Amino acid sequence: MKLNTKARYAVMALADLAKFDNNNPVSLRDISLRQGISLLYLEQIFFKLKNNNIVHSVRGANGGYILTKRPDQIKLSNIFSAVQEEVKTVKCKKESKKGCNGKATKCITHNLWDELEQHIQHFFNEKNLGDLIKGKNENRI
Amino acid sequence: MKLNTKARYAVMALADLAKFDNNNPVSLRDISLRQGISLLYLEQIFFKLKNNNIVHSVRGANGGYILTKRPDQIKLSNIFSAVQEEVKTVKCKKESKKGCNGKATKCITHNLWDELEQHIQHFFNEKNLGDLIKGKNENRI
DNA sequence: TATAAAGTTGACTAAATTAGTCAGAATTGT
DNA sequence: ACAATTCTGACTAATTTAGTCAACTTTATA
Repeated sequence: MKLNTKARYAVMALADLAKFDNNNPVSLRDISLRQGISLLYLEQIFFKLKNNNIVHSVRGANGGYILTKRPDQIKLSNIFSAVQEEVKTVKCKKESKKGCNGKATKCITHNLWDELEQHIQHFFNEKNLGDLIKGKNENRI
Repeated sequence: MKLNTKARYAVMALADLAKFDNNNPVSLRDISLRQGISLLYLEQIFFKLKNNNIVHSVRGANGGYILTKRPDQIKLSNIFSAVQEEVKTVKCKKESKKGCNGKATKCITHNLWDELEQHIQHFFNEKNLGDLIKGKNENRI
């Protein structure tokens, strides 16, 4: 049960963006320096975030990225789906008619994995970017 | 965010064991056939489950495995730790003194990942094997 | 006592995924 | 002009996953 770096970095970078945004675009270079994430990797991540309308870009010198909405209106689940981070517990859902592993009935643990997925999804739906930057006074990078 | 097959199979196999146990050892061959999990892979998994005292073994013909405790006393978290499935959201915990990524302060999202881990751990601590086999009347494999 | 069923255990491996890097183009402020 | 910045597909090394293989030991039972 592991969160991949793409999703983690996306949240870190957007929290940074939300925190340092003064209505001016924030460059990936700055985010890269502050968060210690490779610039080239950030480019990949923001490409997806842009296409999924989480941020919009300003090209050219002094350019960068700006959040499309207020931080408290951007759920973590929005960010995760943008970078294709899925909560996957079991593969037997797609061939739904046939049940699990091609068998006629559902496997014993089928409901369990469903519950687990929902449990995690719930967490991501309840948290938003705004929650992360509330404690601006706490001296965090 | 993905659950690996080792952990998933371990839970499936133990649920099967709990369900078909009549105080007799259950062979991996039977579990393999019922659950559609490779016998050789099950051997690997049960090797760990045995060493972590989740099951004990009866060798020889008519042998197999038996749960060491009642199903309702075996938490999913016990099973997961036995097969070394960890809930990992972030790596910056080990070098705890230095903070995240070797920086002096904690990263913005540090608390978030902690909460996420706890949220998931909580699920695994609350569920036990007994919960999975309650609906024996539901015709599941 | 021969045999078959079953667990024991370390070593190995193909495939997939992850976590990036590289390269070069396009855009825009100064 | 040129420097800063985004844009985007292609590529890759390392790691992890999801197993398989092989050879062994133990024990029930015919």
